[in-house]
Amino acid sequence: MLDINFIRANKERVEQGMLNKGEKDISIVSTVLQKDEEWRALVHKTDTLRSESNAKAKEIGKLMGQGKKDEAQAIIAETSKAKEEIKELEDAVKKVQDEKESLLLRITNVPHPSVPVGFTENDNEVFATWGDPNNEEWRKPHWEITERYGWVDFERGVKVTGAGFPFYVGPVAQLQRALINFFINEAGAAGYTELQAPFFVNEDSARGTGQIPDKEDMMYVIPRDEFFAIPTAEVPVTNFHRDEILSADQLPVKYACHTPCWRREAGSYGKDVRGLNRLHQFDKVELVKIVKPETSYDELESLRAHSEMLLQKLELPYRTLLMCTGDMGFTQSKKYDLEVWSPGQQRWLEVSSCSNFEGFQARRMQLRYRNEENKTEILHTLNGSALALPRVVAALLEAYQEENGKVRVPEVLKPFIGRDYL
RNA sequence: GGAGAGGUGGCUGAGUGGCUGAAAGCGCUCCCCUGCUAAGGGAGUUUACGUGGAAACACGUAACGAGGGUUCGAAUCCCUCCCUCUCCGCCA
Repeated sequence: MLDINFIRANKERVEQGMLNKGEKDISIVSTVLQKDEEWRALVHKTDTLRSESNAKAKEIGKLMGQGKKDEAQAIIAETSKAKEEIKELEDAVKKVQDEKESLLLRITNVPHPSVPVGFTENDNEVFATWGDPNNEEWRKPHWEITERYGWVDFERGVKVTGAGFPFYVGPVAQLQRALINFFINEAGAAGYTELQAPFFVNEDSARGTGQIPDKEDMMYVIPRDEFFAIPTAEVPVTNFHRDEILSADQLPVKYACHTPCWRREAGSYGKDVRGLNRLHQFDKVELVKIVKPETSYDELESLRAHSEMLLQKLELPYRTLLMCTGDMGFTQSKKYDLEVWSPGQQRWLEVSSCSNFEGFQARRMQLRYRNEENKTEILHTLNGSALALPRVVAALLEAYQEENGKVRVPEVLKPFIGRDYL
């Protein structure tokens, strides 16, 4: 959610931002400003009336105390009329405020000036590439490897739950556990505090990070208890400090959190969902930063660099994309995607997404800090995957396989696995 | 899941219809005093929104778990929900 005062002062910028993100209807910007005018007029009127009515109530109290019942009664007769008027105004204020707020929730975040304007994936900028793709003919896609050894059991996953919920068996289960440990350890070394979070969140949390109202169809719902299964650790971790005022010396706040992630992925099909490419449940280590506004773009760069470093240590070739305006989400102001090279499939797989939300999430969450002038100020939030597991596993199985079919263990994971081959 | 008790400011804790945005204490900030291992004195110390102002700030409104209701007036009375604690049940 944007600051209404910011929209008031930057109407054209907000509208252009929405157009650049591919929104067709920008009239809501004008409408929300109208509603805001209307709302402020109503609030002013209501406050004035309430002020008068409060003064009278006090007067009544005083007279009652002095035992002057008749005089009090006279004023009471007067006030009952004003009371109805206030009630009507309050209802009107509430109505306009709800309208204003729901419009406000539909206005996208404004892209940062450094973000390329464009509407398709072809407009994304290749920000960096690293490593030499090992593209030998004999390399097989990961699903052939896992099938040959029985390392991922999709069929039993279907039997037990449904498509997209596989079992990982033996060496691949062990590999995932090793990766999680490796990622968490690296985050710890970089100053992130490790957090274990709830896997279900309530509606307020889902709204805080922007899954509601924009993307609620992505989440699994537990209706009986009104919970959502988290689509990413971003949701519980960013909401950790919801409705709080942090002190400046706590900042920046940096958390690392490993959780499973659940996504309905309605409408996916074909090669996208083959093997480990796209699942309904997958594990991920997520990094979340809560920072002072003036530092958030530097923090985004270090976040991106951290995720890239993980792929470098795993010696997996990758590229980093700076996402164009139209390929960014509703809530982001700038976003990098990291894509690892899958030599068995001859395609890039997204394994990380590092985003700056500026104050867009923090404003919804009332997440603030006390600045140098002792005033409360909205913080900036960022998050990035470091990293998403199954696709790293997929790329790794394909990149580390040998012609005889054996799969080597990456150097940095040997301490966790204790042998040279899976 | 059943029964009971309770949710007030950074913390402890008063307050059962009006002068309470909230006593008192602790903590914190600033100032004063004092030459001695410390104490004393004074002032300040929630947040959001609105109006005015360049700003400092001033004024107004709202908030005592959340949402509704009663009343001229609610932290205080009524209803619903959420949460915490104690006992019982269940359980890793």
